Amino acid sequence: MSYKSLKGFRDLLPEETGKWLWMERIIRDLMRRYCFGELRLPFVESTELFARGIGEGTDIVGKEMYTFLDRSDPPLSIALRPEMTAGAARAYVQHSIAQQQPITKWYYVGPAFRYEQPQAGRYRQFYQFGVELINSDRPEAEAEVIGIGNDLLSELGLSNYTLLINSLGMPSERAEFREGLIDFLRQRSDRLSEDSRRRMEENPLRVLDSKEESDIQATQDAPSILDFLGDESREHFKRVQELLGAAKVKYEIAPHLVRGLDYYTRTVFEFVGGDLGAQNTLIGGGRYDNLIEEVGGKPAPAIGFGCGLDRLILSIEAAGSGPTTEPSIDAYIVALDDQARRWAVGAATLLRCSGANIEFDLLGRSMKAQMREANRKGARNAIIVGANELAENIAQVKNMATNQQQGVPFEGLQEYIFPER
RNA sequence: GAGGGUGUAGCUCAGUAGGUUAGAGCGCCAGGUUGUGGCCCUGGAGGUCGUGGGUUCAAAUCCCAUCACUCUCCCCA
Repeated sequence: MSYKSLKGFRDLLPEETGKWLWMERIIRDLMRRYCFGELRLPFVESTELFARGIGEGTDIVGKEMYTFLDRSDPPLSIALRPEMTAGAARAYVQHSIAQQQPITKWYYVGPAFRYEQPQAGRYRQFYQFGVELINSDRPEAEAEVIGIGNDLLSELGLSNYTLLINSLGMPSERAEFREGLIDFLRQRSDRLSEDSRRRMEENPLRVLDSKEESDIQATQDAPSILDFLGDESREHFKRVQELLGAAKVKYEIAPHLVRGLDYYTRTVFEFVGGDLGAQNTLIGGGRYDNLIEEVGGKPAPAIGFGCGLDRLILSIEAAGSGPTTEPSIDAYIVALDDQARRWAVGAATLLRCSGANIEFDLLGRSMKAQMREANRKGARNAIIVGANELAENIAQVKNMATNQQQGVPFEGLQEYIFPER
C-alpha cells in the first residue's frame, strides 16, 4: 500500500457514516427546538486570532496548532482551527451582530485540528458540535446551554455520564485564588508529582485536576476557588444551580474542575462519560465574558460548549444505542440481457423519481449473481425482466422475504413497489 | 516529549524447542440450477509473514535496527 492517511487522520466509510448522520440529525433537530441557528466557519483563520482568543500559554496554542505560512507577501501565518469558539467570536464582531440583535444563539458542527498524539477518542482531525450564546450575562444562559448538552446526551440514548460544574470567578478573583493556591502548593511541593511541580508555577489550577494519586492526596485540603468568589460571582453560581434544579438537570459541584482554555470566566462545566477511559470529556464548556472584547468587539458576555463527536460515537457504541433502521432497498432490478438492461435503466430512473430506493447490476453479471446481490443488500423485491417480460410488458416481481412472485404490468410497477405515502 | 502492547490473506486470527508448496473462519468469485437469492456441497482468486540487515545448509519463527498502528501519561473535545 503506497499511500496511507496521515497519523491522527482517518476515513469514515459508509458503514460508519450512518451512525454519524443519525447523530447529526438529532443534533440539528435539537438545535431547531432550542432556536439556535447554524454557523459555518472557515477551517482556517489567522494564527493570531487563536493565539489571542484561546491564550498564548495554553497547550492548544503553544504546541498543538497546525500553523502554516501562506503565499502572500509578506507571508501570513494561518492555522487550521483547533476549536471553533474563537472563530465564532470573530464572526460575531466582523459582522456587527451586536448591532443587529440583542442576543445571538449559534451552533456549529464540523472538524477541528490539533497536532497531538492520537489515542482512543482523540484524533488530529476531530469533529465538534458546539453552541455559543452571546450577549447574556444571566444565569438563565447557563441553564439554556447546559440543558442542551443534557438533552443531547439523553436523546442519543446515553445515560452513563455525569455533569460537573464549577465557578472560576472573574479574573480578579481567580488571580487572588491563584496566589493562595501557589502558596499552598509550594508548602507541599515535595509531595507533588514531577509534572505538577512544573505546572505549579505556570498553571497552578491544573494541579488540582491531576490524575496522579500522590497529587490527589496532597491537594485534598487545598483551598477552594469557591471560597474566593466575590458576592456577585457567588450569587451567580448559586442561581445557576437553582436553575439547573428547575430544569431537572443533575449535576455535581467540582471545585477542582478548571479546564484548559484561558478565556473562561465564572461558570465552567463538563459532561464526562463513564466508559471512555482517559478521553472521557464528552462536552466541555463555560462562560467567556471577556472573549468578544479580546478579539476586538465591544464587550459582550457569552457562554458555550464544545462537544466531541468522535467520543460521542464511541459512547453511543458502548451504550448499544444508534440508528435502529437502515436505509432499505425497495427493489433490485434483475435484468437478463442487454435489451432488458436498457429497459432497467429507464425503469430505475422512473421508480427513483417516485421516491423508491432502487438498485440494479452494473457489472453485467449473471442472473444468479444479481439475485444473490439483491438478497445480500436486503432488497425487499427483485424485479426480474428478460425477453419474455419485455414481450408482454409485464415484470416478474419477487418478494424476497415471502418468496411470492407475480407478474406486474410495467405501468403498475411504481404503485406496486412504492405506493404513494 | 515519556512509557507499555501489537504487526501473518480484504477482515478476525492460528502457526515459535528454525525444516518441503504458510493455514483456518468470515468475506469475495465461479460451479452444482436450462430464467430465481438465502442453507448446503465443490472449486477458485487473494500473502514481499510491516521494512531493512544479521546468524544459519535452512528464518513467519533467533538477533539488531527501523517504521507503522495501538494504549497510557501530559493536554483536551
